[in-house]
Amino acid sequence: MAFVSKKATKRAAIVAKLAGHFLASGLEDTSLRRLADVAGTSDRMLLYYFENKDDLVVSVLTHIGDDLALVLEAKFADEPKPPAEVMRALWELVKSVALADQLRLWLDLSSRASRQDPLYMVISEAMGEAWIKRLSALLDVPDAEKRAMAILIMATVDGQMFLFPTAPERGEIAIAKAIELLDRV
Amino acid sequence: MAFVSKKATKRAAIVAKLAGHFLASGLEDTSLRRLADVAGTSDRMLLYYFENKDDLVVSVLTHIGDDLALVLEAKFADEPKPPAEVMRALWELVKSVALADQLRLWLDLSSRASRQDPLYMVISEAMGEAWIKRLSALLDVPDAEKRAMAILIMATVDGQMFLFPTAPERGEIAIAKAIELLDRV
DNA sequence: CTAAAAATGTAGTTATTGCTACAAAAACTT
DNA sequence: AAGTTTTTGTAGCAATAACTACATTTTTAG
Repeated sequence: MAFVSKKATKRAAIVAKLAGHFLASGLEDTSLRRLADVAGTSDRMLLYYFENKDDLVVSVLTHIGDDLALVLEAKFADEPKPPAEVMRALWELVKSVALADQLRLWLDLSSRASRQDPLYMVISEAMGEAWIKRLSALLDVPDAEKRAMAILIMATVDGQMFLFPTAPERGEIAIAKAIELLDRV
Repeated sequence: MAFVSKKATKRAAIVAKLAGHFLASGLEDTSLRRLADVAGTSDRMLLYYFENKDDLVVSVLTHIGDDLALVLEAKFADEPKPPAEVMRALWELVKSVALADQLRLWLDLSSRASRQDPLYMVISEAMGEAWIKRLSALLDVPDAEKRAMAILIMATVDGQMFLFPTAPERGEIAIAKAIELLDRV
């Protein structure tokens, strides 16, 4: 126990407890008092374990990001597949509750990042690149085209959240069309 | 002058002045005092001309939406074109400053709407449907496929903002790929 | 066991928020 | 001109925000 300070342990515990709340509520309704409530502690304590609110938020968000990586790893760890297949799989995932929450949160991040908030620029950039890399690796296309194809698939799928934030599955017909187009290649 | 009350005129003037600020700053940095400053009046006056803040915000946002319609009308009013062409044109538009601002704002709306905020659900829903209708009309494809294709094109293009909120043009390769795919049809 | 250090509670500060009470000025009506 | 209505300024309220001062308890170390 010489290398894992008690403080670090407590931090981790708090972060884990808050992750769910951030996924459910996004970046609003995240006052220190509210978060303290969710984590079963006090605002005073949150600021004892974390430098300030930004520190706390970043910790929770990166934790969520890492978690996502694991989920994808488990779901996707296969040999490369053709684009149409990958899109189909991603669309299924995005419609699942777990990933829908992730996407909603990412939407929040993008919105903040687009306003040049440096904190969220870094986080959303990292999240985006992680996804692109992951999807690229899954695509059975020439190396030179992997990145473009990955972005294309993600934009199309995630874009449904942009267009239909309250019921992304309304974009079903568009995704079907996209898969059909990809299938012809 | 019997039908246009002074109050209505003043409201319109305020809304027009605030539109630019909303486009530039989104839905944050919009305290009544800040907005009053931008509009060259006082918070007291804003609440005199508008019922409450929501009323003011909705007014400004719908004004912006209507404005957008005009811009598109002017830029797009042509005969139907094949999907690849439409996507190319839309991508060009989205990269222009005017429309980039609009999209950024829409991203904010989507983010709020995805959290079930009824105010923003209504607005973003309306904006989305307006766009879909507009694009549908421009597409030279069978009627039954218009909507799906319009959504597909928009999601792909707007999705770049989602994935690369700080520099959407990073998605250039993906759009090129999409156009290439559409061209083969 | 005692002293230092870590952990936590209580209570506040300062700033900002949307909104309001009240009164004075300006404009309009007759 | 007198009275009514519309418009505007001044000042403030009550709620919430992040964060802090200070005291106290709990844990750890020697």
